Amino acid sequence: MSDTPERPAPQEPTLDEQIAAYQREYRDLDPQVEKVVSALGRLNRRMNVAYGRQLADLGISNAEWEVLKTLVLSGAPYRLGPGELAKRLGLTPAAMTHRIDRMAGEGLVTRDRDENNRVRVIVELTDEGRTKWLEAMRMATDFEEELLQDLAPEERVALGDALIRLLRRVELTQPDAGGRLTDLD
Amino acid sequence: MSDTPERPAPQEPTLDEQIAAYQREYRDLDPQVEKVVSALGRLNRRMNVAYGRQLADLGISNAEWEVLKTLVLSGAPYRLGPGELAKRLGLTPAAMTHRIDRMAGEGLVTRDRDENNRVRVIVELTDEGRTKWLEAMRMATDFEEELLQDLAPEERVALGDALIRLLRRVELTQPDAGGRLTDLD
DNA sequence: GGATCGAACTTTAGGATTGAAGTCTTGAGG
DNA sequence: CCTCAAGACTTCAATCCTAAAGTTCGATCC
Repeated sequence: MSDTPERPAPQEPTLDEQIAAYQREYRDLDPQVEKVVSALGRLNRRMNVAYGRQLADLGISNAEWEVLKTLVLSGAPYRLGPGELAKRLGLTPAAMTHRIDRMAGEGLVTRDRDENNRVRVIVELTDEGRTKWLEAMRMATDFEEELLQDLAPEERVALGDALIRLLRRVELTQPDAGGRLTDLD
Repeated sequence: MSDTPERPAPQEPTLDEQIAAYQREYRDLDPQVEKVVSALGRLNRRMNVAYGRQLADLGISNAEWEVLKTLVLSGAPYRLGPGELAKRLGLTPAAMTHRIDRMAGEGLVTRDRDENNRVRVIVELTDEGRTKWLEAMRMATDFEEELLQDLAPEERVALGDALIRLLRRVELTQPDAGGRLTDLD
């Protein structure tokens, strides 16, 4: 015995299958709500995987891209301290130290002491870092445009509005409190 | 001198501010698209933080909750092998081994060799594990209901449909290929 | 002006995850 | 039977992150 027909690939069940399974185990579940929440979770996971792959092709990690984005968003001259970066990225300063080490080693940023206040450190984007950001940005926007291609302009607006209302609600309910990233999915 | 007014808290900029900053640095950016994508990312991050906090109050981690969910969704008798669990959770078998160790130590699951095929291992939900899952499930559904309270029923459906179309698109574009979770945000 | 408190990083120890190597059983041949 | 290959976990080394000490510099208070 022991055939174990070897299912083609267990994989994740369909969203509808998953919701049906939940309803079997937990009677008072609102399928509409669950659908939205599960779709959000899955979509995000898939998107992160997709970004990760494409960024890897450019030679940078998702984590590095976050840092590049944050520096660029801070505006010229693209400088921030490790502590500020950590706060904006939702990381501990310790983690920031290490990331900056690596990125400085790769030439994406420079790390120097602030001459006016030698306790502070200034992380600055290099030209190479800015170039990498630009490449990644092009890649990302292409991907995002492709992702939304099935939605008409007014659907996009409606979707954005709905998401922002959810965001506002969660910010209201969960007073942030620092905003450490805990886990995934 | 040296007032450093101590900004109330640097924090993340507003979504609109962030998009404006992007447009300054990258001319051909579609604000509508960016709004949707950024809102998705932020919403997910906030939600994970929120889940993490509430699960911590129950004494389990986000990671443990994922395992409990997967076992329950598999249906009675709530048994799966480590490899199968790893596949469904998008983890490596090595990581699964460790998680199961911990959860077995906490009494949430049992881990036994399969008597019919002694290479295999069977992870089974304990009553305590099932109870924890139920508590977490109640907590999660309450939170989710609260999250969506501002959306009328038909808006919820529309949102769910839009998300599913995006999900379908990303699954089509990104053939999964195993589905390892790469990074966060 | 020196001691002290506080701010901004860095270092250290520990947990989690990945990829690769290792172990143990099952099943197919010879 | 014995050997050998494949499958299912587990163990090992390396990476990244968090939390909790350090370190170092600056500012305030006698």
